[in-house]
Amino acid sequence: MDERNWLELFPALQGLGETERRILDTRSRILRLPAGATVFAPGKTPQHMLLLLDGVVRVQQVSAGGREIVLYRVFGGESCIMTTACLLANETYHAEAIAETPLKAVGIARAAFDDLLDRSAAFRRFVFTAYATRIADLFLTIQEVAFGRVDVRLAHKLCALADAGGRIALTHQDLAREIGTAREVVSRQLHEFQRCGWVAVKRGEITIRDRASLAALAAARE
Amino acid sequence: MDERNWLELFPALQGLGETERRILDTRSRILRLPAGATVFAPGKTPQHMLLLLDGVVRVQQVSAGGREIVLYRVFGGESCIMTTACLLANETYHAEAIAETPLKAVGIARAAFDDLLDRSAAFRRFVFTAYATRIADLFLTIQEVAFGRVDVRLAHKLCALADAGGRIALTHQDLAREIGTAREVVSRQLHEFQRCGWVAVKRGEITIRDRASLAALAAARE
DNA sequence: CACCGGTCTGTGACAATATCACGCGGGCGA
DNA sequence: TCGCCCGCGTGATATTGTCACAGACCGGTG
Repeated sequence: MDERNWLELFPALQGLGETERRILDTRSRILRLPAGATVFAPGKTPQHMLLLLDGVVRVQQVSAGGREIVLYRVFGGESCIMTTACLLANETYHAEAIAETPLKAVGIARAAFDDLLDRSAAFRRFVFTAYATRIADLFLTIQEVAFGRVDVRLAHKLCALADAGGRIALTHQDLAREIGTAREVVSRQLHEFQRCGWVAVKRGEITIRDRASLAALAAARE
Repeated sequence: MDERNWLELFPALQGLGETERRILDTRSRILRLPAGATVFAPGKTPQHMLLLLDGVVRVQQVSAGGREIVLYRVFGGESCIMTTACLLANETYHAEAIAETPLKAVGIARAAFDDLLDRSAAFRRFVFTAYATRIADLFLTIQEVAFGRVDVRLAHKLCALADAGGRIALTHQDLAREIGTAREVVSRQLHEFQRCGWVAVKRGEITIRDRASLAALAAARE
């Protein structure tokens, strides 16, 4: 794809007029980050609104004791609400974001961001709907962390992360991070699933053997 | 206060022009709800944007097992982002809201809400900053639920809820709801605090005797 | 006052999770 | 081949959640 036509990646922004497109053209720049880079961290203040062109960003929280929990991911074609929220409220970040793959993103200067919000209904709608859906995500996360059982949540994650062959190339530590628990808890639970014949585990990889049973357990959350 | 001048309660909306004020005048209505009423519940779809004039709304989630957790409160002069988020994304509510006091609120018809968003930068700013601060709240809540210890969280809540005399007129069940745990856990923990001489408990009321120690525990993990 | 019903609290037993402290073994680079 | 790091297994223990009650308190009502 031609980099200068990145706007095509955002169907919701197709309605922008010439003026707004020029603002985007002249007051933004393409950013690149390698996999593993920190996109933002707690305590920092955002300088740009970020539109992700390509790659995956993981937004997570880290506890004092080193435990982590994944809050959501940002994919190509999306914006990061954490950034816009902090821009708007003039606050510092409360979470950290990691590039899971090499990233290509557009950084829109803060003033231009404000400008676009004022000018374009399409741009507003884009930002607002991103907010709304993320908020729904966060509510679900709270629901699960506060009330959910780890076996149910793990089963759910396994089903969600497995490829067509039912394989998941993650360490127990990675899975623990996904659901916000400790590595040992995941190890023991996987062992239990294996005892039931639902999965096969080996170093750095899990294979689902009985997807139906796992899905049934995962559905026990309502 | 004269009810027709309710706009004065919202300093952030003082910048509205004549046209916008007329929209608010003609396409909104004053709503009242008694204490204890349900403002919204999971599965419902919002019909109006709500601006709270007077009273307190508690927004919380309830688990299948009946456990509850308070997410945040909405006070007079604020709007409920849960409602605007669902309005914008055309979704149903994911949480429930309870009137903790008798409420007086302004309901703005959905179309008028969209209209105002398009017309007024002040109105947009008002809605956006409400979002941003709530999102920060939600992140903090996740942090605490996922990683925090109940003794720390309870100590924190007690300090936050106590009046000038150090008294808190809540039941153990109420406190459990505040921090998203079970009633028995709160009872035992309060007993422990009492053993340390930090609080005195009696039916329906807790009195802080050693605020410094409680605050120190509350600050133990920030 | 005595009684009764509901609400609030206390408690023990147990299950589920989290934490801590290891040890084991595989793979990989020196 | 030898270490060494990383992923994983495991027991012991602390913390938290769940369940099933019992008793204590409170406001009515006869």
